[in-house]
Amino acid sequence: MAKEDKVKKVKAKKAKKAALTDDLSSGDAHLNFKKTKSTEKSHKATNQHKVKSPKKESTDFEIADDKRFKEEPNDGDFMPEKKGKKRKRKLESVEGPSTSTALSVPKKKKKKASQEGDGSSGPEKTKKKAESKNKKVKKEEEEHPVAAKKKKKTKEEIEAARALKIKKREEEEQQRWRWWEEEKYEDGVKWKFLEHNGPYFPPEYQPLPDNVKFYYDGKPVKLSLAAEEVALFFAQMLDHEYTTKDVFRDNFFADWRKEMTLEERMLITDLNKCDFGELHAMHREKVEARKNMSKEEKLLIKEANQKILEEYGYCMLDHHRERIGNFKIEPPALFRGRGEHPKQGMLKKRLQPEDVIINCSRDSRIPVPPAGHSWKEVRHDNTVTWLASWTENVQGSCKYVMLNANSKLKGEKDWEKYEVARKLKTCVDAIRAQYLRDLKSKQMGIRQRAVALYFIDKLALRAGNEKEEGETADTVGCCSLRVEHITLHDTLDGDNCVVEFDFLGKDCIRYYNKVPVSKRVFKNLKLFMQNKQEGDDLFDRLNTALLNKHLSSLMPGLTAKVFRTYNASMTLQQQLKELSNPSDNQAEKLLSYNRANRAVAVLCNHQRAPPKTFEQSMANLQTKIESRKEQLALAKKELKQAKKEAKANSDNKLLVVVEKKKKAVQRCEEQLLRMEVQATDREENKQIALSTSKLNYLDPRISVAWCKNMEVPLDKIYNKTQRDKFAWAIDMTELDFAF
DNA sequence: TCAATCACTTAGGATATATTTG
DNA sequence: CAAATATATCCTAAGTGATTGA
Repeated sequence: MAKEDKVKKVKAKKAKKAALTDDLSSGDAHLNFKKTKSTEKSHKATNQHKVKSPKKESTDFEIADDKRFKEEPNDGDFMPEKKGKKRKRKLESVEGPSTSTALSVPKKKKKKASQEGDGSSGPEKTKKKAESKNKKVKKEEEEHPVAAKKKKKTKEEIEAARALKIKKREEEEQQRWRWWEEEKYEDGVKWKFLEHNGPYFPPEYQPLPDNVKFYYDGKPVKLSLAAEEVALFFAQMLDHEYTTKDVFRDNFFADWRKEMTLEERMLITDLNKCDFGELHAMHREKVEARKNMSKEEKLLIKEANQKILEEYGYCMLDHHRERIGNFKIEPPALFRGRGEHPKQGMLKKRLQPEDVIINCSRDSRIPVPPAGHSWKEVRHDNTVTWLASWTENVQGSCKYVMLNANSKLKGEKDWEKYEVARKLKTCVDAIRAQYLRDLKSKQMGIRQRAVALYFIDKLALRAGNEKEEGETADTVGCCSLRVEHITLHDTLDGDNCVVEFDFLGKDCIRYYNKVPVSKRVFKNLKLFMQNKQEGDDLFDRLNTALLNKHLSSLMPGLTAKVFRTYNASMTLQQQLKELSNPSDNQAEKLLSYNRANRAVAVLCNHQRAPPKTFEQSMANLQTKIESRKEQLALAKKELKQAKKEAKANSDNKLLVVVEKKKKAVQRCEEQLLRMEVQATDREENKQIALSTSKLNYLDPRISVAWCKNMEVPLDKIYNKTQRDKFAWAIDMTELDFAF
């Protein structure tokens, strides 16, 4: 659906022609931010969910110490700025009277400060923690024999298996590196020792069997190995929509021809005359055969993969064995950019060890390159976290081999991220007050900054870095919004001052939303749009660097993305409080959790393509519900009948029958209810992806504390991977944690 | 002095695996 | 037991934001 509303290709490069003669009549009534904010959050016009809008925040923090926010941003020196961004930057860097204190705190130190002295972290927790864990172990040991005794043989086995699993889990837990209890390295050092085996390279290309032929213009052509490999890439994708797109086809064809020999290039000049049918069929057969493999074959493959994982999937980092995230070198393929990507279909080339830079300790076993090869470089930089890197040929960007999310390096960073967001909580009121004031600034740049910040805070928009034109799909974030991305409505659906957003954001996911805003914001937007045309930047005096510079002066570590984290986690916390009830049963609690999670996903616009089978499976469920309803009706009727009979002659047997029927009705009702809940849950989730927010925006400690308070087992909320990733939070979070 | 580069987080789709259902 | 469905994992693209170097 995102595709339909193609944003028009605008090549008229950011011609900044703002005629900026804003006259500052400061007449608007002062707005109450809180009131506006909380209720309007996340009203997507497209998908209306049952989720209640987030509750009003009770953010009553008083920022006592901070004079900065009290000062009126007194820039009498306003002058219309006519030129482009560069000029503006200069002007504004002269500006602020107030940045020094905040900025003088060196960044690296701040991290420590933010993590210490916080109620829920710190080493004192350690002992308590260990105790409680021991208790847990004991308990489980006690419970299991009892449970096993009760059941019969097969059940016994199941029990045994489960016990084993639990034991394994405990064992794992025992040897987990509890890095969060250790001192942190300072000044950008990421590790002291790093050893690994280098990345794993994909297998060489296997040429086609002789009976599978490529045809050009009806005639079989034996391709050179290189050309054949690339042809197969295309053939394999023939079922995909990509191969119908002109851009994809053209890019592919151009790059394919580069791989051809001279003769091949002479011969093959038209993609439409190429017949990949046999290659495609072969590929399909392979896929099919793979599916139909016997258990043994599958096991064999699994074991082989396991071996690769053992050898290449781990590294030693400061005496601990850590899992590597992406230890496999990306195999060659046709580039699949998202949306209308100008480079889709280009050939992503096969990498050689000669392309790869290795990073590891000087005193470690240096990884051995594949036979007959050598590394591009081996370096020993312990201020970065990557183990290997290479430059990818399609976009020219760097790619890295890094650790898994459950590693110390990633976990620590994640923790830090949430601590920064929590810190924002203590000054968000002041910051909001300031940007509301800045809405009236005499300087255009400051006004634009204020409006952008208003969007970022209220709507959780991304910062919106500039992108190089023609290199990527045309997507935008807040600072890069163009005038065609918003429409202003004086009134709409009974609301005043409504801004209609319609643009493609990250990954070409459409953002569509109608948002009532304050009068002053509305007026400013009108002003920003004056004398501009399609293709012009809405915020022509603003970019992310400027915005972030300002933010970091308000609070060390503050950047635009922190607002997303902050608002996401706050929303979860509020929603959980609002929706869940300790007296609910577990299913209801989980539904509440999912809804709270969903509110965040809606806020952050985390979408997914509706599953291909969605309509079908929904219909199936619906028919199941219908038939269950009939069953219920029948059961009820029978119950009535039985009752009647029982009344007529009070036979004990008949009473038993009545009870039975009653039970049947009850069971039926429960099942029906469950299915109906499932149906709504699924419907609400149709195009919403919960996982992204869960993984990246929601402070896990909120969820952990909620589970503890609600007595919901944590694994109902987090699967194994997620529990590993959030081990630090699971370990340190107490019942009373508040974000 | 800012565009390019670098390092790292965030993102959705594809694919594999597990579970449920018929 | 197979098919359908749900869930987990893999994969790599696409962002953010700090730093760098021409």
